[in-house]
Amino acid sequence: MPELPEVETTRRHLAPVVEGAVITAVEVRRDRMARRNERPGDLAERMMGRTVQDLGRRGKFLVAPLGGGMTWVSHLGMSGRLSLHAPGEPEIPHTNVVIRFRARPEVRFVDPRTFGFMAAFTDDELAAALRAVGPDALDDLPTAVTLQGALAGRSAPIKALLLDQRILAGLGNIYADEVLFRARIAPERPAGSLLRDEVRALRQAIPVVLRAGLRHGGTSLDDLAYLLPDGRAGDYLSRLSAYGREDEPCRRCGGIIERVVVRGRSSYWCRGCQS
DNA sequence: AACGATCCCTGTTGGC
DNA sequence: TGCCAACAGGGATCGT
Repeated sequence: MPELPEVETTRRHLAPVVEGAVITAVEVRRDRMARRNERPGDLAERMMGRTVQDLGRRGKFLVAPLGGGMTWVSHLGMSGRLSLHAPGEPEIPHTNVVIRFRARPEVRFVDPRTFGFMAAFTDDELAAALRAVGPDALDDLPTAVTLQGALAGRSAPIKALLLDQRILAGLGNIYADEVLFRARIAPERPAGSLLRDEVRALRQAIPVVLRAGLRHGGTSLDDLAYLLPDGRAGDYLSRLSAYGREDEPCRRCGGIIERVVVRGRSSYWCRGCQS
């Protein structure tokens, strides 16, 4: 699934091509992908002719100012991929949006499950869209004190709050499990029950896990899920300690990794070394 | 306000 | 072997 490391890998791949590029065409093949704009046609209308000033990222959102108070925003959802192609190159199925530029490769948004989206937002709309997006888990990681404040008094399981993008933006189901494993905290622990040292360990684990994912080009689960923009699979999967390892031995204590459903999401953890 | 459940969507998987 | 229900999940939305 595209989480922060996968989105950042995508950003780094696209940035040199799209930055400074003039948009000459926006083709929305599947209206649902443009649902965050009022009308599907708004996306093309608002992007056409503008120049991409910069390709940034906040959490799992790609954010590209286009000048003139307009910003191009992309989210990969759970099966979205952005890739670069020469115009005319054959398209693969579920190519839902294509952005063309003057004298540059085109960007294709392939997303079978359509949980992702592309939008063109005015400044006000952008502010509204990002209101529910907290500080970036890598570039703007809150201090342990700030984090503890956000968790204080909360009865929800810590896993649920790690997935809450308002508190911290960028973690998804896989990296949240990996962070909890590294910090030795059980996913179902009530967030407010974490001791100061546990919050510190949690805070410390976040960049370690995210940077490891980034180094390996992200996590590719299968053919459907995330691939690098050049089509290769990221190899972080083989290095996961918890996620997807039900009934397999814990790499740290040799115990058995268990699966539990937290807030409707699979969570993997080791009872032997996480509490 | 906080929390949990439900829904969206489709390719893959597992059970019968 | 073939079919179909179940499953995967980020985020919006809704009910409690």
